Amino acid sequence: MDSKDRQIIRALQANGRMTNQDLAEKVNLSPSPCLRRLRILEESGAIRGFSADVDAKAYGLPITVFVRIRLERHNEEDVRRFESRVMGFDEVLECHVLTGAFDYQLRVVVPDLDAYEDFIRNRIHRIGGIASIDTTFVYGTVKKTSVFPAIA
Amino acid sequence: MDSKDRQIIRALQANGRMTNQDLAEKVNLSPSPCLRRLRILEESGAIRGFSADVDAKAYGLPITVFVRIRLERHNEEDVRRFESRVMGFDEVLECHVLTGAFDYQLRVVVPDLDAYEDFIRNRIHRIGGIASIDTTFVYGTVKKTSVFPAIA
DNA sequence: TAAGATTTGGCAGAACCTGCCAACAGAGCG
DNA sequence: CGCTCTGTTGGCAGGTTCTGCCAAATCTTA
Repeated sequence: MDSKDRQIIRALQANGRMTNQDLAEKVNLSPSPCLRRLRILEESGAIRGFSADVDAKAYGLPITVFVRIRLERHNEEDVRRFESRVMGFDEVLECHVLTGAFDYQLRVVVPDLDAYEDFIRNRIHRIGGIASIDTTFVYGTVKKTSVFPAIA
Repeated sequence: MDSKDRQIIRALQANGRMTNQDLAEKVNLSPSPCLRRLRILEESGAIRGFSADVDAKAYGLPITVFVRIRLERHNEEDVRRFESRVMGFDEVLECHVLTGAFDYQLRVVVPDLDAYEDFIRNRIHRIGGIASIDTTFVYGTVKKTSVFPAIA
């Protein structure tokens, strides 16, 4: 991973459908080595994939929620049970393990408040072993970018 | 936005570099109308763009932090000042406006703890008007997907 | 300085995209 | 029921892009 690779990554974070020719021009390479570097970045896992960035409201999911959760017990079985259940919930787009007062933060998208209540009551609480839940709704978004900062 | 458009969106969230031919086959259309729908979704803003999903650690940014911030005052000028400054910080990938005890949640990526301290002291606090900051480090990630849930 | 290893650039065949036009399907109306 | 109008679909051809290969160039190391 050299500075050329990071240039390629940042260009593809800004525009993931850029053609290899444009990408090559942007990073001052010819198409062949540029494509080879891209394939290596994909195969090594540095680039996990490409995806469309979609307006959740336009799609029909106007409500985004950050849900912070603390478990009652942290033994291996309860943790694995919680995590494998959460992975299966389609409305959970992200689930991070945290330092601090809560164990997890989930990013959840739902079509309306009823769906959110249903999610908490019939999916999260039914996992069992939940000590507490903190719900924070997203009002608006000031900034959202996929492009990493340049580094030395 | 009909069910076909949502199929297209979900397919491109799962694989943003899928060729139009594969996409057309996946949603049971021929390439022409499929490409036209895609262009309309882009022009209408439903699809904001495409981007590479990159492993932050492999890139050289192993530390991800959620920072929750409360402002001292919420008059138009202070809010605009805060938001425009935050938009200019490259290490801030997301900034959401929240309900609840804090006003904002930022997702920040940095190469090490020194860089994080520098970010808080020399960028955030220097904005002025910050009432409180709550820092939560991300230990690990259980789930991260770009694909929205299917809706009726 | 020379040998070895890695990376680069260019080329040709295959795949893909793009913009156009004709054909089809569905809603509304006499 | 049949007609028209509107919106959507499918197919085609020229232009662009990708892909896999080989030779040339660059960078290390001794």
